[in-house]
Amino acid sequence: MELRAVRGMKDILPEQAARWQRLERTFRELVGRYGYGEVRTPLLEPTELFVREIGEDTDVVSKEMYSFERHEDSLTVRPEGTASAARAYVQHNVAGVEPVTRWFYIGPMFRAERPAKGRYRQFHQAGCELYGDVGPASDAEMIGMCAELVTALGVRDFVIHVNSIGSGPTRARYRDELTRFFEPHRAALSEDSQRRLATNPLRILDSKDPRDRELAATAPSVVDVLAEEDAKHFDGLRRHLDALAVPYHVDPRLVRGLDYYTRTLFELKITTGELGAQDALLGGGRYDDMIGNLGAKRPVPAIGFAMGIERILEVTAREEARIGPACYFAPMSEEATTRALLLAQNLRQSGHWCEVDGRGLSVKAMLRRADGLASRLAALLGADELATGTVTLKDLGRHEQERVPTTQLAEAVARRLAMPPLAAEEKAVDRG
RNA sequence: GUGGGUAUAGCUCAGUAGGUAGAGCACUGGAUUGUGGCUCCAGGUGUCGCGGGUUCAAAUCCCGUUACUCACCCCA
Repeated sequence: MELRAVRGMKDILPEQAARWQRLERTFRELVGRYGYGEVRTPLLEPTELFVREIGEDTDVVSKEMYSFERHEDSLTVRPEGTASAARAYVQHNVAGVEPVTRWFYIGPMFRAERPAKGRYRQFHQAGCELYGDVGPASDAEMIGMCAELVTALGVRDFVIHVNSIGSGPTRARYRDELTRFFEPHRAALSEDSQRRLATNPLRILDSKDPRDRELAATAPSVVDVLAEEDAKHFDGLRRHLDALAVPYHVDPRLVRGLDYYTRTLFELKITTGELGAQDALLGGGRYDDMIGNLGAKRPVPAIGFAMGIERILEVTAREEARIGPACYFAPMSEEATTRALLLAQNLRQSGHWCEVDGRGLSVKAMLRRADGLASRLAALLGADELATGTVTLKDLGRHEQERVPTTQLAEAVARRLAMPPLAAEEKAVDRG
């Protein structure tokens, strides 16, 4: 096999695709109840959009983007959804039409990273963006919605970390303060953190290296340097979360790798360890400066999050009740196959999932297939049935069968489907 | 980008005193001349990742290479 999917990108075959569809349906329904409407933006954006909003010195922009030149333009396959949505929001002057806007998106994102468990080069996110509300009530609502969301998707063991890094000026000041704090101890830091000192000193705070942790523990905390308004915002967030009974954990060391965040940051992590280092199922935060940066007539506060679909699917139950066809046709001759094709076509008009076995195999083999597909019914068509204009309708779920005239097949199928199948234990007894 | 592990049937994997390959699952047939799930019997499938080297002989030893995977970095 010489041609295969490119590194870090996966095929999703029908069996898995069904799980994806269920997840997406749950997501759409749930966020829809909060008023979120879908936005679909292009996969390609001007490279400049991500450089400016995510930040030139971030890992995502400096080494993970799929960018290329086309004529005079530098284009990039989107590495995340927030910047694209914000661009569309500004481009269409949505702020001039309505004061508050709630958008969601679902789709593939691309980052040229080394693949690992829960991390791929093409991965998929479902996310929400809320524009026009400074919070903190909307922040709390969104975080509460995230908890509800992952619970609805079947995630059990998780914890939500929240933090505030202050508004723009506060954040810049804190960053400088951290640099001044760590600089004298440069030699004691890990190699990675020595590099972070120049690129993103906030990152040193959540380093896993024991050398860094010791120093980080004594570093000034963000909460101590928050401006009064920022502190008030964060207090308000916590009060609302408490009132909503959303379980959360204040984590002053929570920082995120994208430059656009202001004030509220949050991350929802799985606590079972099954995703290794990639334990964040979902992450987000407030980005009050982005809309203004993009040239909007006036700044608009915003907050959003993105959920990693692969990661959710990785940690939620794989085994779900299989749904099979309503009726599986097992014809025993060429003539019977022709008849079966026609009968199945009619039955589908009534909305039933039907399949015809045209392989010309034994009845046993065809029934085995029907069972393998978890089909509720099987329609046997042999010489007898053809001669009498009937089919033998076998109820695989109830171990019963009957002869029905082809003219009454639809009614018989509907009647059978309305009857409950035998429970598993009854089947086991029956088998004995 | 750095470091580790793995690569044998469609899938999950066995297979070292080097002697050109096995099991389970799945699939097909039969026991039941037209009846599923359990059971029993039978059957097919492999460039042993790729390239080179050592050897009478390599899935097995050596070198290289590619892919996958895990960890770090970072993030969903």
